Amino acid sequence: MEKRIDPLPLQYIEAMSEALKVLSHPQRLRMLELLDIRGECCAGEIFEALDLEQSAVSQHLAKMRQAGIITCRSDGTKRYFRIANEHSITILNCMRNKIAQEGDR
Amino acid sequence: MEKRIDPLPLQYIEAMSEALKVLSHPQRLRMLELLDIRGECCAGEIFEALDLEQSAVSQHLAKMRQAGIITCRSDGTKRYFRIANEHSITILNCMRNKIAQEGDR
DNA sequence: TTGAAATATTAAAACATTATGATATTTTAA
DNA sequence: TTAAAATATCATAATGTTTTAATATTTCAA
Repeated sequence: MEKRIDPLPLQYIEAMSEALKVLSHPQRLRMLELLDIRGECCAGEIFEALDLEQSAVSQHLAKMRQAGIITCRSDGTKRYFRIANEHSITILNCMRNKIAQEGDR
Repeated sequence: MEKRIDPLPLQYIEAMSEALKVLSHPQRLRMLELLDIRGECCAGEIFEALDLEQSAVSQHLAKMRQAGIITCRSDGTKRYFRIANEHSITILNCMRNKIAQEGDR
Protein backbone atom coordinates (compact mmCIF):
# COMPACT_ATOMS: atom_id res chain seq x y z
CA MET A 1 0.00 0.00 0.00
CA GLU A 2 1.55 3.32 -1.03
CA LYS A 3 1.37 6.65 0.67
CA ARG A 4 -1.25 8.87 -0.90
CA ILE A 5 0.00 12.21 -2.14
CA ASP A 6 -3.12 14.07 -3.21
CA PRO A 7 -5.90 15.13 -0.89
CA LEU A 8 -9.25 13.53 -1.52
CA PRO A 9 -11.88 15.55 -3.38
CA LEU A 10 -14.10 17.53 -1.05
CA GLN A 11 -17.07 15.39 -1.98
CA TYR A 12 -15.26 12.34 -0.61
CA ILE A 13 -14.20 14.18 2.51
CA GLU A 14 -17.86 14.96 3.13
CA ALA A 15 -18.78 11.31 2.66
CA MET A 16 -16.07 10.25 5.07
CA SER A 17 -17.15 12.68 7.74
CA GLU A 18 -20.77 11.59 7.34
CA ALA A 19 -19.83 7.97 7.91
CA LEU A 20 -17.67 8.83 10.90
CA LYS A 21 -20.41 11.00 12.36
CA VAL A 22 -22.76 8.04 12.29
CA LEU A 23 -20.21 5.88 14.09
CA SER A 24 -19.45 8.53 16.69
CA HIS A 25 -22.36 7.86 19.00
CA PRO A 26 -22.08 5.61 22.06
CA GLN A 27 -25.37 3.81 21.53
CA ARG A 28 -24.68 3.23 17.87
CA LEU A 29 -21.22 1.90 18.71
CA ARG A 30 -22.71 -0.49 21.24
CA MET A 31 -25.20 -1.64 18.65
CA LEU A 32 -22.42 -2.17 16.14
CA GLU A 33 -20.41 -4.13 18.68
CA LEU A 34 -23.40 -6.32 19.42
CA LEU A 35 -23.86 -7.01 15.72
CA ASP A 36 -20.17 -7.80 15.45
CA ILE A 37 -20.40 -10.25 18.34
CA ARG A 38 -23.70 -11.90 17.46
CA GLY A 39 -23.47 -11.70 13.69
CA GLU A 40 -27.12 -10.84 13.25
CA CYS A 41 -29.80 -9.35 15.49
CA CYS A 42 -33.35 -8.17 15.17
CA ALA A 43 -34.29 -4.77 16.53
CA GLY A 44 -35.96 -6.20 19.61
CA GLU A 45 -32.89 -8.20 20.61
CA ILE A 46 -30.84 -5.05 20.36
CA PHE A 47 -32.88 -2.81 22.57
CA GLU A 48 -33.34 -5.58 25.10
CA ALA A 49 -29.68 -6.52 25.16
CA LEU A 50 -28.52 -2.92 25.49
CA ASP A 51 -31.43 -1.58 27.54
CA LEU A 52 -32.32 1.17 25.10
CA GLU A 53 -35.58 2.72 23.89
CA GLN A 54 -37.30 0.96 21.02
CA SER A 55 -37.75 4.19 19.12
CA ALA A 56 -34.18 5.31 19.61
CA VAL A 57 -32.84 1.97 18.42
CA SER A 58 -35.03 2.07 15.36
CA GLN A 59 -33.79 5.54 14.51
CA HIS A 60 -30.18 4.62 15.06
CA LEU A 61 -30.56 1.53 12.89
CA ALA A 62 -32.09 3.63 10.13
CA LYS A 63 -29.22 6.07 10.29
CA MET A 64 -26.61 3.31 10.14
CA ARG A 65 -28.41 1.67 7.28
CA GLN A 66 -28.57 4.90 5.30
CA ALA A 67 -24.86 5.31 5.86
CA GLY A 68 -24.22 1.85 4.47
CA ILE A 69 -22.79 0.59 7.75
CA ILE A 70 -25.35 -2.16 8.26
CA THR A 71 -27.84 -4.06 6.11
CA CYS A 72 -31.12 -5.68 6.99
CA ARG A 73 -33.50 -8.40 5.90
CA SER A 74 -37.10 -8.93 6.87
CA ASP A 75 -38.53 -12.12 8.30
CA GLY A 76 -42.17 -11.85 9.27
CA THR A 77 -42.65 -8.85 11.47
CA LYS A 78 -39.02 -8.92 12.46
CA ARG A 79 -36.10 -7.23 10.79
CA TYR A 80 -32.65 -8.69 11.12
CA PHE A 81 -29.60 -6.49 10.94
CA ARG A 82 -25.94 -7.19 10.31
CA ILE A 83 -22.75 -5.31 9.59
CA ALA A 84 -22.52 -4.41 5.93
CA ASN A 85 -18.81 -4.53 5.23
CA GLU A 86 -15.34 -4.96 6.63
CA HIS A 87 -14.62 -1.24 6.84
CA SER A 88 -17.01 -0.75 9.74
CA ILE A 89 -15.27 -3.57 11.57
CA THR A 90 -11.85 -2.17 10.72
CA ILE A 91 -12.74 1.09 12.38
CA LEU A 92 -14.24 -0.73 15.34
CA ASN A 93 -11.09 -2.82 15.74
CA CYS A 94 -8.86 0.19 15.27
CA MET A 95 -10.65 1.92 18.09
CA ARG A 96 -10.43 -1.20 20.25
CA ASN A 97 -6.67 -1.25 19.64
CA LYS A 98 -6.33 2.43 20.37
CA ILE A 99 -8.21 2.06 23.61
CA ALA A 100 -6.22 -1.03 24.52
CA GLN A 101 -2.98 0.81 23.88
CA GLU A 102 -4.06 3.75 26.02
CA GLY A 103 -4.88 1.28 28.77
CA ASP A 104 -1.28 -0.01 28.63
CA ARG A 105 0.33 3.24 29.62
CA MET B 1 -5.66 -11.29 15.95
CA GLU B 2 -8.62 -13.06 17.56
CA LYS B 3 -12.25 -12.20 17.45
CA ARG B 4 -13.34 -10.31 20.56
CA ILE B 5 -16.16 -11.89 22.49
CA ASP B 6 -16.98 -9.39 25.20
CA PRO B 7 -18.31 -5.93 24.62
CA LEU B 8 -16.06 -3.10 25.72
CA PRO B 9 -16.86 -1.37 29.01
CA LEU B 10 -19.11 1.65 28.58
CA GLN B 11 -16.33 3.97 29.59
CA TYR B 12 -14.30 2.80 26.60
CA ILE B 13 -17.25 3.06 24.29
CA GLU B 14 -17.60 6.68 25.35
CA ALA B 15 -13.91 7.28 24.66
CA MET B 16 -14.24 5.70 21.23
CA SER B 17 -17.22 7.77 20.29
CA GLU B 18 -15.51 10.94 21.49
CA ALA B 19 -12.52 10.23 19.28
CA LEU B 20 -14.71 9.43 16.29
CA LYS B 21 -16.77 12.56 16.85
CA VAL B 22 -13.64 14.64 16.61
CA LEU B 23 -12.71 12.97 13.34
CA SER B 24 -16.20 13.34 11.89
CA HIS B 25 -15.91 16.91 10.68
CA PRO B 26 -14.97 17.80 7.11
CA GLN B 27 -12.58 20.60 8.01
CA ARG B 28 -10.86 18.51 10.65
CA LEU B 29 -10.51 15.63 8.20
CA ARG B 30 -8.95 17.95 5.64
CA MET B 31 -6.56 19.22 8.28
CA LEU B 32 -5.64 15.67 9.23
CA GLU B 33 -5.06 14.78 5.60
CA LEU B 34 -2.82 17.79 5.17
CA LEU B 35 -0.80 16.75 8.21
CA ASP B 36 -0.59 13.22 6.83
CA ILE B 37 0.68 14.53 3.51
CA ARG B 38 3.06 17.19 4.79
CA GLY B 39 4.17 15.52 8.01
CA GLU B 40 4.13 18.73 10.00
CA CYS B 41 2.42 22.10 9.61
CA CYS B 42 2.05 25.27 11.60
CA ALA B 43 -1.41 26.71 12.09
CA GLY B 44 -0.89 29.44 9.50
CA GLU B 45 0.07 26.96 6.80
CA ILE B 46 -3.08 25.04 7.51
CA PHE B 47 -5.59 27.81 7.22
CA GLU B 48 -3.86 29.18 4.15
CA ALA B 49 -3.61 25.81 2.43
CA LEU B 50 -7.23 24.93 3.13
CA ASP B 51 -8.70 28.45 2.92
CA LEU B 52 -10.25 28.35 6.40
CA GLU B 53 -10.71 30.91 9.16
CA GLN B 54 -7.80 31.32 11.55
CA SER B 55 -10.05 31.07 14.56
CA ALA B 56 -11.81 27.98 13.33
CA VAL B 57 -8.53 26.23 12.57
CA SER B 58 -7.19 27.06 16.00
CA GLN B 59 -10.29 25.65 17.64
CA HIS B 60 -10.24 22.52 15.52
CA LEU B 61 -6.57 21.97 16.31
CA ALA B 62 -7.26 22.34 20.02
CA LYS B 63 -10.04 19.80 19.82
CA MET B 64 -7.91 17.29 17.95
CA ARG B 65 -5.08 17.82 20.39
CA GLN B 66 -7.32 17.25 23.39
CA ALA B 67 -8.51 14.06 21.77
CA GLY B 68 -4.92 12.86 21.37
CA ILE B 69 -5.17 12.80 17.58
CA ILE B 70 -2.39 15.31 16.98
CA THR B 71 0.52 16.73 18.95
CA CYS B 72 2.24 20.08 18.74
CA ARG B 73 5.53 21.78 19.47
CA SER B 74 6.27 25.50 19.69
CA ASP B 75 8.96 27.30 17.76
CA GLY B 76 8.96 31.03 18.34
CA THR B 77 5.49 32.38 17.78
CA LYS B 78 4.61 29.41 15.62
CA ARG B 79 3.16 26.11 16.65
CA TYR B 80 3.82 23.04 14.60
CA PHE B 81 1.34 20.19 14.53
CA ARG B 82 1.61 16.56 13.49
CA ILE B 83 -0.41 13.38 13.71
CA ALA B 84 0.02 11.74 17.10
CA ASN B 85 -0.24 8.05 16.33
CA GLU B 86 -0.90 5.40 13.77
CA HIS B 87 -4.53 4.88 14.79
CA SER B 88 -5.61 8.22 13.35
CA ILE B 89 -3.96 7.27 10.08
CA THR B 90 -5.50 3.81 10.14
CA ILE B 91 -8.94 5.33 10.34
CA LEU B 92 -8.08 7.84 7.63
CA ASN B 93 -6.82 5.06 5.35
CA CYS B 94 -9.79 2.87 6.16
CA MET B 95 -12.09 5.66 5.07
CA ARG B 96 -10.03 6.23 1.93
CA ASN B 97 -10.39 2.54 1.08
CA LYS B 98 -14.09 2.58 1.82
CA ILE B 99 -14.60 5.58 -0.40
CA ALA B 100 -12.41 4.08 -3.13
CA GLN B 101 -14.42 0.87 -3.02
CA GLU B 102 -17.68 2.76 -3.28
CA GLY B 103 -16.27 4.57 -6.31
CA ASP B 104 -15.63 1.20 -7.99
CA ARG B 105 -19.23 0.19 -8.18
C1' DT C 1 -61.01 -9.55 9.33
C1' DT C 2 -59.24 -8.54 13.57
C1' DG C 3 -55.75 -8.34 17.17
C1' DA C 4 -51.23 -8.53 18.63
C1' DA C 5 -46.31 -8.22 17.86
C1' DA C 6 -42.56 -5.86 15.80
C1' DT C 7 -40.78 -1.99 13.88
C1' DA C 8 -40.99 2.70 11.88
C1' DT C 9 -42.25 7.49 11.77
C1' DT C 10 -43.21 12.00 13.56
C1' DA C 11 -42.95 16.20 16.22
C1' DA C 12 -41.12 18.89 19.78
C1' DA C 13 -38.16 19.87 23.49
C1' DA C 14 -33.58 19.45 25.20
C1' DC C 15 -29.01 19.47 24.24
C1' DA C 16 -24.58 19.92 21.63
C1' DT C 17 -21.69 21.77 18.01
C1' DT C 18 -20.00 25.16 14.76
C1' DA C 19 -19.07 29.66 12.72
C1' DT C 20 -18.02 34.28 13.34
C1' DG C 21 -16.15 38.48 14.94
C1' DA C 22 -13.82 40.59 18.54
C1' DT C 23 -10.35 40.47 21.81
C1' DA C 24 -6.44 38.40 24.41
C1' DT C 25 -2.00 36.16 24.86
C1' DT C 26 2.64 34.92 23.63
C1' DT C 27 6.95 35.51 21.44
C1' DT C 28 10.48 37.80 19.17
C1' DA C 29 12.88 41.54 16.87
C1' DA C 30 13.83 46.26 16.62
C1' DT D 1 9.61 48.67 25.98
C1' DT D 2 7.03 48.48 22.02
C1' DA D 3 5.21 46.76 17.68
C1' DA D 4 4.09 43.09 14.88
C1' DA D 5 3.25 38.25 13.91
C1' DA D 6 1.19 34.05 15.21
C1' DT D 7 -1.99 31.71 17.72
C1' DA D 8 -5.56 31.21 21.29
C1' DT D 9 -9.73 32.37 23.69
C1' DC D 10 -14.34 34.07 24.29
C1' DA D 11 -19.21 35.11 23.50
C1' DT D 12 -23.02 34.13 21.00
C1' DA D 13 -25.98 33.36 17.14
C1' DA D 14 -26.95 29.82 13.97
C1' DT D 15 -27.30 24.86 13.12
C1' DG D 16 -27.55 20.24 13.98
C1' DT D 17 -28.44 16.08 16.86
C1' DT D 18 -30.70 13.32 20.36
C1' DT D 19 -34.36 12.00 23.29
C1' DT D 20 -38.97 11.19 24.28
C1' DA D 21 -43.68 10.13 23.88
C1' DA D 22 -47.22 9.37 20.86
C1' DT D 23 -48.88 7.46 16.75
C1' DA D 24 -48.54 4.81 12.36
C1' DT D 25 -47.41 0.84 9.57
C1' DT D 26 -46.58 -3.94 8.50
C1' DT D 27 -47.08 -8.79 9.04
C1' DC D 28 -48.93 -12.86 10.59
C1' DA D 29 -51.89 -15.97 13.18
C1' DA D 30 -56.31 -16.95 15.06
